[in-house]
Amino acid sequence: MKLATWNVNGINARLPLLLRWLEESMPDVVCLQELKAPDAKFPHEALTDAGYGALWRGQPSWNGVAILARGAQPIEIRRELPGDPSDTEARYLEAAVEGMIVASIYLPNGNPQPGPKFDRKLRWFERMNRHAQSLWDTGLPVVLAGDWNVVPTDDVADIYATRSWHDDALLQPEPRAAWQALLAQGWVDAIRHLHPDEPLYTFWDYLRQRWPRNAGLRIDHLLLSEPLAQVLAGAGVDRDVRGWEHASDHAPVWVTFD
DNA sequence: ATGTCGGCAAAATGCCGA
Repeated sequence: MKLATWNVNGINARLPLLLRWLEESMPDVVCLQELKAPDAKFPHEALTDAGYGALWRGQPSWNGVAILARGAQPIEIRRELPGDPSDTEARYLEAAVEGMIVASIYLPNGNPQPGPKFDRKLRWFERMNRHAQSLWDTGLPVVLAGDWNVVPTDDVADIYATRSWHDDALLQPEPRAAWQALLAQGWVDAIRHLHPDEPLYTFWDYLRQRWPRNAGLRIDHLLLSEPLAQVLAGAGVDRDVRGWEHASDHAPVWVTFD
């Protein structure tokens, strides 16, 4: 069983690469973020032809999340993060699939900080953590997967040696504290659990030759509840996908379970 | 400030968000 998450940065712009990656990587379950497409423009048929059932929540221009399953149809649990009816952005989708509860998450970026967008990021994170606790308390196998827009530490394992991002919303103490509070609920950060010290970046900005210089950040994360942590077998980043022509600025991140 | 993307309104160039 292989489960992956990928911020595709435009599912229609990225469709040929998505199909190629699905064929080569053969994930059983996939969480996608940044569809940048309204519901009506989700490439449902192409994914059906590729053998994947899909559940999606789009919106014009920005955001958008989806959950795919090879040879199966994810069953929707919810398409909104509880706690704020005024939040209409497509950033959360939760489904039952392959005996698990799987959430596809696109946490607000929060730049510039300080400011209202940063405040909104922190509030969204608090809502996420409240809901995560309720999921944890079920005792069920749960995966929280997505673009969390937080670099957990300044260690070279999480971000290249630089001060360029010092004032960025992705590195601030508040979202990092929220991330630590989430981990304190018991969730296992799959990549870091299996690769404690290895630099495993998931995002390289399009600007300033960040990919050729391997100037990356680790911001796409897979969190596992206890039953899945018990059967965690492998975790990694499909780095080469970032080097493909016309790539997303994020690479797919995956876990395997026994 | 700058650099690069994708989507979109509007009418091919410019803006927003990242």
